[in-house]
Amino acid sequence: MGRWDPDAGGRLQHSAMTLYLERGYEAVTTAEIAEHAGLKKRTYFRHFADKREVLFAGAEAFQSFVVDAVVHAGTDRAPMDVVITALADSGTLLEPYRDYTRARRDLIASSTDLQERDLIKLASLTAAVAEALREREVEPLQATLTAQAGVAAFSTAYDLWADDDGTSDFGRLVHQTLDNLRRAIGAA
Amino acid sequence: MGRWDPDAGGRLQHSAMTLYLERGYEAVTTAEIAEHAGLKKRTYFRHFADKREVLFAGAEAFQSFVVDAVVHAGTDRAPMDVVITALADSGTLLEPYRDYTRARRDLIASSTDLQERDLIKLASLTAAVAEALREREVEPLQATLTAQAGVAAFSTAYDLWADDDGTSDFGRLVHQTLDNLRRAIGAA
DNA sequence: GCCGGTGATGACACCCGGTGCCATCGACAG
DNA sequence: CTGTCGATGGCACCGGGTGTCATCACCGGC
Repeated sequence: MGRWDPDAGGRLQHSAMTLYLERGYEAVTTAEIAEHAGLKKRTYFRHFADKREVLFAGAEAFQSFVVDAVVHAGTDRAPMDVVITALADSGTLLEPYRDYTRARRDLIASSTDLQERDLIKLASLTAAVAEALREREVEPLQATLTAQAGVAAFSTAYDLWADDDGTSDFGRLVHQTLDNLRRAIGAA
Repeated sequence: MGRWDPDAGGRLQHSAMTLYLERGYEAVTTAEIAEHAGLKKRTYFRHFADKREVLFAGAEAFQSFVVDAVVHAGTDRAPMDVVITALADSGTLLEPYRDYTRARRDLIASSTDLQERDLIKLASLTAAVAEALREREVEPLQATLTAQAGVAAFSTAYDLWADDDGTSDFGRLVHQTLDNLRRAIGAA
């Protein structure tokens, strides 16, 4: 893992995760992460915008996946159905990394800094989904609320999925959580 | 506003808001805020945990108000009704500061750092409301989802309220937004 | 009217996250 | 062999945030 070895970004991600899990997020410095990957602090910040971002590398691709699914869904489907199906199907991106997901989730729970970053990624996803709905001619306020409800169900399902014994299907969990949300909120 | 004048915390809040609005959040340093209030940087950090927190001073009292309303609501009322009424009634704390609220909202929108802090305050409110529901013997998952839906409606109504012409009633807006959320999510 | 305690503030040094700027290195084309 | 280009390093710097100790105003007891 010397200076000119390939995949510097990937090495940094792996080093960061390793050190964060070993000693806790706050106790690790960016210089140490870089050193562990055979690089320097200055180079770390060329690959990731800040100390937290290294844990959220996949967020952009994930969001694109969901937005694409919303944009390209059949025009006859109801907004909420489109959103929840897109989010449920995103499980295909998550399933292969179930164990990693769990460790990452616990790490995030251990630091308010990381929680803040996690929340703004969810907010970004919500805004992007709402925007995609508006492109489908959904009324703006309804688009916002549908996106919020969908992402709330997704987020709660995500936690349930990360916690359980590993036999559950993510997409199914998302749909069930939306049904629970419907019960919680009362009849339309 | 010398060294030993009273209400140092309040002076810091006022100085921060003034300077942030004048020059933008990122362009102001904590040392400048302290100086403007007749204090030193070290003292600023004895009153507020970090550069952002000075804009969220009322959050704790606000959350307590909402949680109390949930805890002390009549035992015969449905969870969602309890939550949305508590949030709608919180408007009495907001109404007197409508203009300030608007300026603060725009300021937060101008900085991702501030957005992150805003989101974690909302998440904290959501968690506290969910916990209050569980004390009312609401089933845990339903408590979480009810709190999420309620706070989502509150948050969206808050934006609508800050944007409009100043004649609308906050509580009414919160209830209407929940109705819209019900329409968005579909029948129970 | 002096005296000691207490809480708020200041002074100072320090660490770390983050950035601007320029030097340097390796690979690769010609 | 050489020139170019992208990735990396070196370095100085800024600002947020903290630990530690000194200093100040105030207040109660005597």
